[in-house]
Amino acid sequence: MTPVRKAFCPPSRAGRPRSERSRRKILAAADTLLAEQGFAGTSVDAIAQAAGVSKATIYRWWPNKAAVVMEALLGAIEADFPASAGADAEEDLIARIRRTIALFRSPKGRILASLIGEAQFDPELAEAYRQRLLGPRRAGLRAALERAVAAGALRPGDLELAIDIVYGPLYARLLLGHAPLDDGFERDFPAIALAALRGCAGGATER
Amino acid sequence: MTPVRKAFCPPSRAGRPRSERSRRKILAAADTLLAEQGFAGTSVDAIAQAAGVSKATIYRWWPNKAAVVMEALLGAIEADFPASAGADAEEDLIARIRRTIALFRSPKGRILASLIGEAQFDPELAEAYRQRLLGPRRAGLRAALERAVAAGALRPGDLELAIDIVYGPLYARLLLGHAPLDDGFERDFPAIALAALRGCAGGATER
Amino acid sequence: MTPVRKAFCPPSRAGRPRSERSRRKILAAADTLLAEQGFAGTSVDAIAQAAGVSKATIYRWWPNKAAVVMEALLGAIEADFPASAGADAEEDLIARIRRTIALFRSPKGRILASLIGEAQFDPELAEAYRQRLLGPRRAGLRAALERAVAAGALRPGDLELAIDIVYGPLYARLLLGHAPLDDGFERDFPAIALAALRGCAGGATER
Amino acid sequence: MTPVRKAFCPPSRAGRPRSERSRRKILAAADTLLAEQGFAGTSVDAIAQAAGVSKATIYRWWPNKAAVVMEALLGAIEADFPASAGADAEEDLIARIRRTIALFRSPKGRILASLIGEAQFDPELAEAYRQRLLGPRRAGLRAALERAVAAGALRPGDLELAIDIVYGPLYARLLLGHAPLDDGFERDFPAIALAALRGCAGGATER
DNA sequence: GAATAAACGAGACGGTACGTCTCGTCTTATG
DNA sequence: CATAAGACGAGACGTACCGTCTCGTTTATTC
Repeated sequence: MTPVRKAFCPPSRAGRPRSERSRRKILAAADTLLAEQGFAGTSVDAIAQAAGVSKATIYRWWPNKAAVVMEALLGAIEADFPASAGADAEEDLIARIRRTIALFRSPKGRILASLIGEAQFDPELAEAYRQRLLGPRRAGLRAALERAVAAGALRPGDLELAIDIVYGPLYARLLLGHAPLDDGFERDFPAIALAALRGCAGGATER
Repeated sequence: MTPVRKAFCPPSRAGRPRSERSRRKILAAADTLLAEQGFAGTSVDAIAQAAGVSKATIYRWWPNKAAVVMEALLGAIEADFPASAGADAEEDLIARIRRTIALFRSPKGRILASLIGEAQFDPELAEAYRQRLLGPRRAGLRAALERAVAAGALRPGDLELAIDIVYGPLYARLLLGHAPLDDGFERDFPAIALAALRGCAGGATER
Repeated sequence: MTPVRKAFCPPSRAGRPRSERSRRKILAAADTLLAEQGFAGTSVDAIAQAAGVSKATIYRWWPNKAAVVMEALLGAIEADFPASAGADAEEDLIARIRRTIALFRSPKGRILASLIGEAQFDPELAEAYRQRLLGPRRAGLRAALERAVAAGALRPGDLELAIDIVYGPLYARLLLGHAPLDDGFERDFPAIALAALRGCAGGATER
Repeated sequence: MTPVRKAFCPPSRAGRPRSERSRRKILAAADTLLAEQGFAGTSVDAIAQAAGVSKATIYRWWPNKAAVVMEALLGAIEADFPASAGADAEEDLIARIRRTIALFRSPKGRILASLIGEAQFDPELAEAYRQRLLGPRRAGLRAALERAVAAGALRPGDLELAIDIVYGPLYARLLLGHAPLDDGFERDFPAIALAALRGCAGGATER
C-alpha cells in the first residue's frame, strides 16, 4: 500500500524545480551569439537578453560566462563518437583524427580555441574542458589505440604520449595558428600520425 | 644664447628622446607583476604605477597590454639558442626539445600559457607570438632536423609537420593540462619524439 | 624671475584636470531626470547615458547616486538668501519661512523628501544635507532671529530650539504628509510660528 | 442545495487556516533583524530564513517589506497610551511629548526613521504609517490639547498646527540629525513647546 | 472517510540597479 | 616634444534584492 515509487524519485526535491526551458533557451542563445560574435563578443547580458532570461538565472547555474559557453558548445559537439562498426582499428584511428581536424576547422573551432584561451585564466573552466570535452575524445582515441595494439598494428607503449602525439599537433595549429588546418592537412596528417605512432609507440618503455 | 644643439647625435630627432630608462622600468615592472599575479591579474595601470611611469608612455610604445607582456617575457627568455657546437644532430634535437620542456615547466610557462590564451582574442598578439617567440624556436628546430636528415638520421619529409609532432605535445600539455610536464616527461619525451620522427618524417610524401 | 603666481594656483595639479563640462552635464542630466522620474526612478546608468558620460566618471566624483542628486539639487536651489535689505526683522523672518514653504511645495519638494529619505540609510548623505542645504538655511534663520531679538521683537532663548519650532512643522508635513502644505498653510503658518516664538523664545532659560 | 454558509463565522473558511505561529515568527524575526541590521540591511529573504518561513508566506500576508517592518514595529510600540488618570491637562501634554522623545531616542527611533525614509518612496507605506502610528499619537495629543483648551490653559486655535509645532521639532531632529535628542532636550523641550503653544494656539483664527 | 481547498516550505524566476573594474584614449602642466 | 599624472568614454562583470511563480506537502473544512 505504501507507495514505493517515492523512494525512487530523487529528482523530486522541495521548491520550484529548475526550468528546463530556461536552461535550453540560455544555451541556445549562447550558441547563436557565439556563432555570430565569437566568444569575446558574447556578453552575459546579451545571452540573458536573447534568451529572455534574467542574468541572475544564468549566474545561478553557471559560475561565469565561460562555463555557459562550454556547455552550449558541448550541446553542439558530440563529445565522442562510437567506433565505426566493423572498421578495422587503423581505419577507426584515422577517422577519429580526421573528425577532430574537421571540428577544429569548423566555426566551432574558433570558439573552442577561445574557450581554451579563457581556460588559461580559469582553472575550473580548464578542468571542465578536460572532463567534458577532452576526456571523452582522448578516451575514444585511447580505446582505438588499444584495439590497434591488440590487432598487432602498433607496438604497446605509453598511450597517453601516443595520444598527445596525435592530438598535440592539432591543438598546436588551432591555438598557435602557425600553420593552417587545411584540406591538405586533413588529408595527409592522419597517415603521418599513424606512421609516427608506429615509430614510437612503446618506444620508451618497450625494450 | 641658444647652446649648440647636439645636432650630431644620430638618434637626434626633434623633441625629447625616448627614455630608455622608462622602457626598462616598464618591462621590469611587467615581469615582476606577471610573476606575482599572472597575466590576468596584471593591469596596465599596475604596471605603470610599479614602473613609476605614465600609462600613456606605455601605450605610446606598445599597442596594448599583451604586447608589453610579450616583450617583457622575451627579455627573460632567449627566443632561440645556437646549436650545441660539436654535438651531433640528434643530440641537438634532444637538447632543444628538453629546453623547451624546461621552459614550459618553469614559472614562465604559466605566463606563456596566459599569453597564448590571450592571443586567442587578439590576432596581433598571436602574430607577435608567432613572429618573435614561436618562429625562432621552430626555425632552430627546423635547422636541427635538416642537419639530422643530412646526416641520414632521419628521412626527409614535411618538416613543418615534423616540428608539430615534436612541439605539439608540449603545447598541448602546457595549455590543456591533461597530463603533467614532469621529470618523467622531460626525461622520456625527447627520445620518443625522435622515434616518432623516424617513423613518420617524410613518410607521407616520400616514396 | 621666479614666477610667483604658481604658489597661488593650488588648483593646478598634475594630470588632466577634471572636466567641468562633464560635471555640468551630469548635474544637468540628473536634474532633468529627477524632475521627470523622481529620485527612485532615476538610475545612475540613466544619468550617465543622458549626460553622455561614463558611469565611472560619475562614481569618480560622487560616492553614490544620492550624492549626485544632492549636488544637482543644490544647483537648482539657493542654499540661502540674503536678508531683504531694509526690511525689519520680523518681515525677514516671515519671508524666510514662506520661501521654505514655497520650496517644499514646489516639485523640488518631493526630491528633497526623497533625499532625506535616502539619508536615513546613508550617514554621509545625511551629513552632506546638513552641511550644504540645511545648515545655510538654519544659519540664515538664526541670524534673522538674532536681529529680531536685538530689535526687542523676541526675547532671547535657545535659538536652535526656536529654529526647530519654525522649521520642524514644515519638514514634518513634507516628510509625513499628514497635512497639506497648501495655500492656507503658506499664508497662515509664518504668523503663527512667530506667535509661538514670542511665547517660547528663551522662555525656558530666561527669567 | 447549498447549505447555509456559516455566514456568521468569518474565520471559518475552507482550506487550511492561516498559521498564527508563522505570523508571529515572521514579526519576531523582523524585529530582531531590524534591531541588528536596520531597515536597509534587513532583506525579506533574511526575514524568511530567520523565521523558518517561506518568502511566499510573507508576501501572502503583507504587500511588501515595509509593511512587515511596520507591523513588527507596531507590535513593539504602543501606538498611543491613555491619558494619565487624574493628571491635569498640562501634565498629560508634557508626558506625551516626553514619551515621544523617549521613543525617538530609543533603538526603535532609528527604525522609525528608516521607515519614514522608505515611506518617501512608497505611498502605501506612508499612508500606513500615518494611519497606524502617527494618527493615534496625534489623536492622543489632540485630545490632550482639547482638554487643556477646555481647562483654559490654552486658547483655542488650529489644533493641527499646534500638534505640528509640538511634534515637528521631534521629527526634524530624528530625521535630520542636526541636533541631538538628548537628556537636555528631553528635559527642556516639553515646557518650551507648551510656552510656544500658549503664544500661538489659536492666534491665527482667534479674534 | 474521502474530497476539496487553501496555506505552507522551498526555492527558482524575471527584472533591475548597483558599484567595480580594466581597457585604451585624452588632456593638462612640466622638463 | 616626451613625460607623469590622471581624468575620460565605453562597456562587461558579478551581486543583491525585490516581488512573483511553481512545485510537492500539510492541515483544515466540507461532503
